[in-house]
Amino acid sequence: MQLLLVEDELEIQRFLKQSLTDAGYEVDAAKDGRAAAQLASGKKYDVLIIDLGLPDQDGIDLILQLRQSGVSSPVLILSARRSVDDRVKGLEQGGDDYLTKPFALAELLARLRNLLRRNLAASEEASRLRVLDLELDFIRRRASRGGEVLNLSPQEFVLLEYLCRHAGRVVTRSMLLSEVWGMRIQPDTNVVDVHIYRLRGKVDIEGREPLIKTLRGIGYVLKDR
Amino acid sequence: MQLLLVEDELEIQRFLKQSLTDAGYEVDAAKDGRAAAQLASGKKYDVLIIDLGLPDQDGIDLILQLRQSGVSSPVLILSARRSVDDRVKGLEQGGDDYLTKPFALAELLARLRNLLRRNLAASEEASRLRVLDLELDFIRRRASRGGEVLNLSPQEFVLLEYLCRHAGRVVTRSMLLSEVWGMRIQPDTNVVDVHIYRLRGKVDIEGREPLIKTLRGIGYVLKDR
DNA sequence: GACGTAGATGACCGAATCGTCATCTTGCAG
DNA sequence: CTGCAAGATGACGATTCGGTCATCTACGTC
Repeated sequence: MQLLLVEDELEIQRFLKQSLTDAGYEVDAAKDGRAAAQLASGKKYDVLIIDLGLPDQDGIDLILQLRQSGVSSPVLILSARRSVDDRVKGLEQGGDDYLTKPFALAELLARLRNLLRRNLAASEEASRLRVLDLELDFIRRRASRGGEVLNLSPQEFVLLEYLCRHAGRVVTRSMLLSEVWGMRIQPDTNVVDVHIYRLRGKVDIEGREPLIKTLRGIGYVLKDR
Repeated sequence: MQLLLVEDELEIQRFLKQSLTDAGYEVDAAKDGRAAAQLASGKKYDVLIIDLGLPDQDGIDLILQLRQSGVSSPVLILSARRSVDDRVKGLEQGGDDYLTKPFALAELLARLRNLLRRNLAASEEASRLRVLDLELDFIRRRASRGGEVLNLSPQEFVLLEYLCRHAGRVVTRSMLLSEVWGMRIQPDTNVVDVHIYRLRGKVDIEGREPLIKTLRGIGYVLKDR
């Protein structure tokens, strides 16, 4: 894990760098805003620790500047300023967590792990979707049921995605035609029926509980419980 | 934004619920672990606020239990326990932030906004990738250059994805064959050349700077600066 | 500057995809 | 029970995709 530590007091910097390295992070340290900006533009850090009291500029400004230039990694703010105002300001202006000095190393480490974990969890979540034993992986464009990979055509995947995102709710033909097929005007067609049929052939294979239910005269529902 | 508040002291619960509602959240409140678990199984909350001192069970246990049953939303822990040990434990066991009582409402709100923002940011990031003026959207499986949508075939998208993920670095034919085409053994083929050619026809259109560079005898690079 | 080879290009073809249509099945109203 | 309409199903054909191959171009070496 790449970590950037921005702290001007060399004594503290050295101590933190050592502790963080011991904890398994690869740490780069900077002692002012300029150096930090330099380092951050060079490679992508997984998390930044920024002390607010820097010699050359305010830590908040540094954060804003980094955000401006496309750095989106989580930032943990270290600060001697304990007032609620300062804390709120820090969190509002791009910080992701705020720890006041003096602090316990254990807490810093716990909060770091947290920022990283949550970040990872959120990314994971965005790229996957599960409904019962169905699982869609949007990055790989693959779907599986009960662990078994389904061999879906691109269109079938899109259809199943739509059904999953609306699992448990009724989905009408015209919803599907406009959302999945992008048809504003809807000529007389049975594409939906046909694709549902084909999808069923792959998803609701024999032996398994059928997930795609028909609501006669209304549309379809994907079971979600 | 859906929020679940778990707090047993009714006075505080009422106050918080009101404040949070005023702040624009849709708040459901529970006064013990059982009620909280019930509510959480019913719908998906964007964030949970959990007080540790509950009458029927420890808040940490509640969090673990929720995580067990698939709740992955961020959790902000409220607690009167101020010791470092307690804080570390809370953050380790599934909490995403830890605020000790008494606290300022402003700070609670700031930390809430933060949890939500970061969650969103991380999801966004996972589903998109940008290299110069190229942009890939993995959810929609669409690529665009300079805002203009590129009409790529599925395979071309995968190839471009691989190039983007390795932008600025050399990519050899055999890397592509094994990673994109899944060929362990590599017979005499020029699929790569042909697909690069086709991709260029769509990405490096006339008037724009060519992004896909050839390194004779080595492979290809996608320009990233 | 000539040559050899890596890479570019264009033609071609089989397979997969995706829509239409005709026909069969089935749920449901009367 | 009967008949109708919604939906299921199977077959067909146009289109796209994704690969091979033969040929052309041009880079780099000598």
